[in-house]
Amino acid sequence: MTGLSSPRRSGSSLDRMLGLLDVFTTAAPAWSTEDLIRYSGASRSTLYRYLKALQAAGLLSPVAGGAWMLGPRIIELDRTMRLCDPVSAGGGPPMRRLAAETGFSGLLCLLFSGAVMCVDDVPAAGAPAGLFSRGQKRPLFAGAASKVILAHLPPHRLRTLFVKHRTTIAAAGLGADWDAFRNALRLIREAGHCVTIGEFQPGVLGIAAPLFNAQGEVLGSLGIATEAGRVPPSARPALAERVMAAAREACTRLVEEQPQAARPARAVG
Amino acid sequence: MTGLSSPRRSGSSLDRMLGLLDVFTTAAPAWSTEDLIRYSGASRSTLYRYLKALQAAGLLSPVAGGAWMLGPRIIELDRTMRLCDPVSAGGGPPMRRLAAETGFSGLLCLLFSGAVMCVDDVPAAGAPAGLFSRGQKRPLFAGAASKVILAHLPPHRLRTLFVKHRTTIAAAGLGADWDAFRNALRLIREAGHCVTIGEFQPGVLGIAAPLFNAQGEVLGSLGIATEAGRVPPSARPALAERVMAAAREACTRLVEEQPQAARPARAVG
DNA sequence: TTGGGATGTCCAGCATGACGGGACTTTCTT
DNA sequence: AAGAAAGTCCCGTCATGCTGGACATCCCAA
Repeated sequence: MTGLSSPRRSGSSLDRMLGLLDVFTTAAPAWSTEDLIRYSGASRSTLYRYLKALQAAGLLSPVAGGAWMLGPRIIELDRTMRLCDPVSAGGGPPMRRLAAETGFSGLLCLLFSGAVMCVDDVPAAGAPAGLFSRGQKRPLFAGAASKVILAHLPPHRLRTLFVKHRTTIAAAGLGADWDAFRNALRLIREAGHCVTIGEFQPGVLGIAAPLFNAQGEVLGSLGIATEAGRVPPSARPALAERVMAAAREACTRLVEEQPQAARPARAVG
Repeated sequence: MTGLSSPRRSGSSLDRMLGLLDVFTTAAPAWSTEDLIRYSGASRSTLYRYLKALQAAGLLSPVAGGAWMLGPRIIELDRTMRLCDPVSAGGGPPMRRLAAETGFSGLLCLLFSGAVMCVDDVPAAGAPAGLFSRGQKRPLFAGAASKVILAHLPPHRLRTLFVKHRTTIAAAGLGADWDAFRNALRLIREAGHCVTIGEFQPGVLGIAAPLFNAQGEVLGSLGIATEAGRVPPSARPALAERVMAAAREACTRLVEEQPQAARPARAVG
């Protein structure tokens, strides 16, 4: 601790302003101006300037008691993303049908530059609410939905990812050296799907297949999830086939609609 | 059109950076760096600085072809809002039941400082997809869902709103002077609901009732919508009763859960 | 309605850090 | 592996973001 005279002040003013958004969480959805000043370490004037800019953009909104909460523009931007997203549009119907037919939870994930995100889901009847849901971030190296995406990234990206995350990759059982890593991914690629148990949520079995655009680039994945005990090993291959079939249908649909937005993430990791 | 009157260099750097988000729309979901430079009028260095800050915050994400799209943080923040929002949590189930029982579309609106937003909806079978949906902004002075909220704002807010928007208010048929305005709202308040036809979408009839927190402050509204022809005037009072009953149930639920986030917007308008 | 406290805005001088042009590096494509 | 595209770094300059305090406005309770 260097004393509380110049606390956090890291990054540019742009970063500091955007950093304010990070304090708004489900645990603490509303912040008083005073607490924000204390937290940010900025002066009163400066903080008000940030708040004004964020309010003008609609990212924050004033609520009773001199407090602030996340603003309407976020919901609006999310809608824009939903309407543009070929994975949601093309994958939704097959995913819903797959979930209905199998009785398991369905989920649709999208690869971004910095994260794999769940963008749509069908919770199975009786599954804990909010187990998966739109807006949940997922690790790149764990869980079927992420691994099956990873396996289809172009080689030069995998190279960069490997040198940057080699310990994480080894810990995830994807190989301790480059050859083992490449090989593990090749196996997933050849299978056309990925099955994992308890990697993202304990005791949960996941099966996922990749989603491609017209150029054959991975955009995301379509999968199902359930308690591992409900699917005996013997039943898994047939289930994987159904997931892959749904994913193929999703690809067909997604290529037809919204081609201009079917762009894969770049600079992944 | 005044030609190239794009918003060049207005406001602070904070405003200019956040203004970049506005160009990402359903019509133009992906922008190349070059186009963003041209559009914003900033220098290459400056624009890259903005992009870097927005990317670090996750609001923008790089995609193939040197382009940018809206980023994963938006979906994540939307999820935070959804999970915190007492109106969605408390109003969802009654709204869904009401929609199922009546066969009409259901919608749930939330009042923000700068806007009334639809935060949840059930499209009726056969209704045009996306007629209403989460993330759609609505005018404050038109449509049952908005008007019924307006009617329950505290007097001093109405005063400010009236002087600021008197022409809009008069055009919306809510009264040309302060007394007429107060009176129009009092009638809505006494009825406990509001019925409108074709104010937000042509030919669409809407019925909405207000949602309050434990302190009796308006947070939003719960309503239904359908083609006006499907509901003869004689059937409307009974329907309004059902909407109000659903809204009452929503209030009960909403007061029980998430009390810390049940704060009304302030500085409305 | 009226007051008083809380909440938010405005101001002006100072110094920081945002700006812009260009060189350099990394990443992507072929 | 090479060429092209995309993104980063650097640094001198000066616009503008920062600060503290005075002022205005809003909001709640009598």
